Amino acid sequence: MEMMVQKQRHEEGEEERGGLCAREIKELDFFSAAGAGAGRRDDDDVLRADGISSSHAGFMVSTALDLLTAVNDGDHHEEKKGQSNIHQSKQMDAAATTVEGELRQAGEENRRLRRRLEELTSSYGALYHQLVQAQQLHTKHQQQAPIAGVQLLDALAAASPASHRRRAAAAVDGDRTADSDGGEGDENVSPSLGSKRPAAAATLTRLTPESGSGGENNGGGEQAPAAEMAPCRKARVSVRARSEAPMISDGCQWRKYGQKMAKGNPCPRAYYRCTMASQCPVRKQVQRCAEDKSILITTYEGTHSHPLPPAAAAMAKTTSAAAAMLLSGPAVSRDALFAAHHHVVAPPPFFHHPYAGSTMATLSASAPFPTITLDLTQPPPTTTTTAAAAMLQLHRPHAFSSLPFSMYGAGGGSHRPPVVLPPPSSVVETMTAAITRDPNFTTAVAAALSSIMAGGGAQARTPPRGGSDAAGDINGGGGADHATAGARAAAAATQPCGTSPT
DNA sequence: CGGATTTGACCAGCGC
DNA sequence: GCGCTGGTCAAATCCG
Repeated sequence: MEMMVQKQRHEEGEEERGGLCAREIKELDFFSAAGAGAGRRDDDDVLRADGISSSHAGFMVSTALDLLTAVNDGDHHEEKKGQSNIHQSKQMDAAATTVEGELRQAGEENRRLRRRLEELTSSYGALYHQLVQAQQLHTKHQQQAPIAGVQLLDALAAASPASHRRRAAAAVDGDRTADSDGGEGDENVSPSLGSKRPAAAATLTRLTPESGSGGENNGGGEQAPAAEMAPCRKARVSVRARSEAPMISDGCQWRKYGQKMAKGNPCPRAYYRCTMASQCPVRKQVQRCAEDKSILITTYEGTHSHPLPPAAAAMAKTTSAAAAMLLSGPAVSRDALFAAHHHVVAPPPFFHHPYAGSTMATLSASAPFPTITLDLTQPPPTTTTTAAAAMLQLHRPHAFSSLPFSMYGAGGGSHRPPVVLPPPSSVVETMTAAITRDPNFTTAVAAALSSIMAGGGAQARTPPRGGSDAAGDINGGGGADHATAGARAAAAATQPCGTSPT
């Protein structure tokens, strides 16, 4: 039945190709290096991109208003030519003084923000360094006691409350728990870890989607943390973005290897694997949201085993950071709680990431795999000020209901409101602002990301031909990075699950 | 003709 | 044990 439907859709698509082929499929290209400076990112760029520019704009507005006032005053005086030139001159001097003062203030504010940014950058660097060290330490431990280490990590990956309790204990007791848990880890080994096929299991030693990419592959030479971190858990990073495009372009090359109808979603789920290297284990799934078909959900899994182009590395770093946050579990949670309770502006590394532009990051361990969702679809909270433009929301998954994580308090069973952290990152602010202002979400996100990417002008890309099929709705994606594939996929057919054709 | 996509089949885990 | 579901494989097909 479904087959028939799909076939029909396909045929419809074929018919459409003649008349509606012009229909644009806007590929959400987060990383197109449209700008000459794409990929470049220095402090100045950061300043321009992450909201300081907007602050500056704010000053400009203010100044302009005053200037206007001054000028108006001047005009007014011109109309009354009877008044003395001396008086006029005095007023203009006063206005000029005011403007000067404000400019000075703006400059000071600018410097202050720069200092703040530098502090944050340096803080991030320190945290990152610690993270790497912890990672190395962990790796060392693993090499010394591989079995226990794996069992511990497997246990950590387990979704059962029991294993999460142990995980919490591990957070408290550190290595001791690792050793002691090793013996009893079997019963709680994550099903997802233990049961997968060898191929899938092979990816377990590296994790984080795209992320890993960050680590070893980032052609830019920037070391990404998540690549080596949390070596044994299989985390996923899901990105939700509103887009009419069949898929978001993330700078990598993908080949579609399967498609399935997932339960509870009329839209098919497409499976892609990275083709930038023959042995690259990275996979991703693309599916439209059942509730809102304009939302595209892309889930990354695995770590690239090859260098990535700068654009892809950027995404990789984002997912890497997100996954790192997810996989670092209790540690981050504690920090989150601490920050939330003490109003400490000490966001997890994720927020410092150039792609920390998601308006919401949701951690979920209730899924088969620990998954973090970067939600680019949710509007920011109604705040006009800086910090709360974006949030990290740590949801308490069902699986954690009895988890004594400190971030949830010691209460155990009772739900508490999610821990919401207002990141100071003005990068986030810039992105969020762009997203909310611009009705064209795709363009807005692209623009914001572009600005974050140091002046690069990302923009929505238009595949050669429009249209997509049942599968195709999400299909084109695989080929989105390949011109031919993209064209073919786009040409496939109708859009049962995509946004309604216009 | 080569490479990418499509799609039915197959496999494994999980719940009942 | 059986059925459902998610994920992957691989032959067939398509397209430049």
